[in-house]
Amino acid sequence: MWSDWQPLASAEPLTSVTLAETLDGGQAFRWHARSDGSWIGAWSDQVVRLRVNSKNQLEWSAPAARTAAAEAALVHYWDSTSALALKTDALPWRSDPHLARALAACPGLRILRQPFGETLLGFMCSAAKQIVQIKQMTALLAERHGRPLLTDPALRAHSPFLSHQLPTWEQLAEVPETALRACKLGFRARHIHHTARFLAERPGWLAATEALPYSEARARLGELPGVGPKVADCVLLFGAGRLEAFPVDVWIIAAMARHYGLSGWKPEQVAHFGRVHFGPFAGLAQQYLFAWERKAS
DNA sequence: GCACAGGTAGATT
DNA sequence: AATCTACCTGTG
Repeated sequence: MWSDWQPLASAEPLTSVTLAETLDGGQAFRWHARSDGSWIGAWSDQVVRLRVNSKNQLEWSAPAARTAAAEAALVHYWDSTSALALKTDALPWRSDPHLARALAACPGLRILRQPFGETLLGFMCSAAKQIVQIKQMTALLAERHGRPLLTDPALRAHSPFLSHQLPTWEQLAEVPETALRACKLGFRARHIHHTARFLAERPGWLAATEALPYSEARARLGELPGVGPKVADCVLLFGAGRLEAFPVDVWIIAAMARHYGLSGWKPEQVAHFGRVHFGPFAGLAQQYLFAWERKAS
């Protein structure tokens, strides 16, 4: 059974559009829309349902047996206590009309605080893939190589995608590359396999990397096979709360060319421009610009 | 049938 | 150092 719906303490108001963009806009890959307008998703060993009520409050519900733990985990995951609105307000929207427009289109958009290792796995799957397909890959990885998550059949009926947790890197190190390929990973299977072996030989490497200053952490993530500048920035932004990271993908390249006159700029040049122009919360700006650009096309 | 996708690595200028 | 390609595979 699920716990009753209740508002999340200290969460800022938002619309259902913003909720959808936050959960399914490319920063997380384990959220699924339900026909009643709510969302169900998982991270670590948590499963939670979310929805927006008529007063624009975020409401949550979790499996009844573990409600207290779920609430604490959700407060962290949602980054409820960090007053994201203040950071959004600190972006240079007053002097940047396009940014102002992107902010207005999706008020309350958040950067989630996902587990570092899971974020790394998700974005290693993301190379040249669309969100739907990345969700499919992570669902298969979880189902075949992760620990059981929703064991109660009545709960499991709510989402066929969340029967298991994502595998840990420790678990992935024991999975043959062929088995990874069977999860529709394609050429990404080789990278993930080698990264898992790399991490298995270096206990504590991932946690130590997460704790480093931004630029050092970014460089160190780049040592992993299959991790370049874009994936490293996504992992730091969405999996380590480093809001100064400014991931540059094809959408952001297009957005920055169109609205900031950066036609012909290389990804690393655009990333540098973004960090300088948008400041310490550049990654938050990136998420708004990304949402705008995807909607516009 | 075939181009293309929310990148990266390795080869080739 | 900058630029081009192959890499898997589902989708249109």
